[in-house]
Amino acid sequence: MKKILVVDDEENIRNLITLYLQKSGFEVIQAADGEEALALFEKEKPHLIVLDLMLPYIDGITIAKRIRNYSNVPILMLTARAEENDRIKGLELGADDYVVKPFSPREVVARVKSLLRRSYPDEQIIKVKDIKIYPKEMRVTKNGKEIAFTVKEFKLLMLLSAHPGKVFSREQIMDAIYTDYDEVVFDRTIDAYIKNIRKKLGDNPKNPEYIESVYGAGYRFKGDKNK
Amino acid sequence: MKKILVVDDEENIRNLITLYLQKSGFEVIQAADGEEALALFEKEKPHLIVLDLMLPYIDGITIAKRIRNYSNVPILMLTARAEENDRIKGLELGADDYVVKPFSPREVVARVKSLLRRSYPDEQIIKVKDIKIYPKEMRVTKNGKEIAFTVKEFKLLMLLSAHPGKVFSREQIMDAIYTDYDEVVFDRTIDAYIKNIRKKLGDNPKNPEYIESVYGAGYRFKGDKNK
DNA sequence: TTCAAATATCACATTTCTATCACATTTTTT
DNA sequence: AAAAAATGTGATAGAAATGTGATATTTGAA
Repeated sequence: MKKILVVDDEENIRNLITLYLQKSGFEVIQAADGEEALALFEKEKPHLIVLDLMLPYIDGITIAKRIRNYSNVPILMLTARAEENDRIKGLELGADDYVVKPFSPREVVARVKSLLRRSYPDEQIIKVKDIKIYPKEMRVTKNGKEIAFTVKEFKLLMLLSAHPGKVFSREQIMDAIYTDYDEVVFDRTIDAYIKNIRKKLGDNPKNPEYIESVYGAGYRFKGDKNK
Repeated sequence: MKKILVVDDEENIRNLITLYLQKSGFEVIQAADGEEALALFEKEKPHLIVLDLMLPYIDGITIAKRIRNYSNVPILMLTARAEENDRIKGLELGADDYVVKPFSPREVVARVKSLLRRSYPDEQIIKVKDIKIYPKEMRVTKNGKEIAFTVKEFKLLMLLSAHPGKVFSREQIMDAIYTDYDEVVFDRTIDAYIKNIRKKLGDNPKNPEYIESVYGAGYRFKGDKNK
């Protein structure tokens, strides 16, 4: 089942939301402030975050931005007044939503469900150009035609395609692909995987349609976050 | 690159962790006991501390608390058993994390990276005049049109543009661009990079729009810090 | 165990970048 | 104004990074 991180400094509100979410079958973890939230997020990797924007020490918007630096997890923001919307809009409000106080726990649960549905469609299919990636089924199609990928190739493709535009170093890629801590792999192995993936996608390194090489830095899935 | 202080009285463990961290591109300094750690911390100002809690003379928790008196540097604690967690919780575990022994060096490296990511969030997009710099994507656009930069050029442009108005000496620039320490580079190499960057940005040294030369001092990105 | 698929490495070709030089030009100093 | 010092810049050798087919090694299923 989906795991949800609830961040609110008021214990009563936190518990209330937690209770209702649990009743709906979610696994819930809690954080009382921003630092704790960031720590728990990294450790537990929840599927969604319910985030109060009024927090002590570090405010909620800042937390949201920091998380956005390395994750696209959907965030449901709890905001005190409508005026805050301007600041919320400063965020890339793609995968997010917000609820204005005072709210009923039921409303929060409803929004959570809606957000989850939106963010994790039965399979969170990644579509780029003419290829589609089906995470749950570990399948990739190009123009509707299936292409067979191995586990490692698939993970690598997932990583890059989920963050178009972002440059990943070989080391970052290794960290993401190899779950085992002690596994030490030669740098260039990544290149070999890239080669295989490109071959399967029919991509040409000289003029890539999907995966670009960034000399001296790593690889990057083609695409622009700033458009 | 990030500097990490490793504190452990056992030389073998210290060296093992150091080795793995260095392999991941970190600069590492070592301390064998608490006194040394505190001294080195003040002197070297590391970005993160890997701290064994079992230390001779002064124990690790005490060290951590002392450091917390005047710094929020993230600390990764190495703890012997789970029971110690109670004492760790006595600390404000905000920006910190811990690993329970026995641990693999890889796990330590992974935690270090995670902590650093949390503690030093990615730089924001830099916008100056008609150019935008995207650190994560290693991309530069001018009027929305992408311009290809090499790693060195990119780093140099990042450095200058992040501090408009500030003059950087060639030496300062070299320190920022070259991670490897024994790399000694000829002064004038910087000039050559400046030349390349200017060319790509369409900048004219005689009447620069972006990078000014400061005779006898270095280079400066045009602009004012106070606005 | 055996075998095939997946994974990891290697070696060599190719591409791209780096660092430097030499000479021109500009700025400062004398 | 001449000399000295600093900067601008095109060219380039060599270093470094990447592309890739072939090969070794591991894994997992039968």
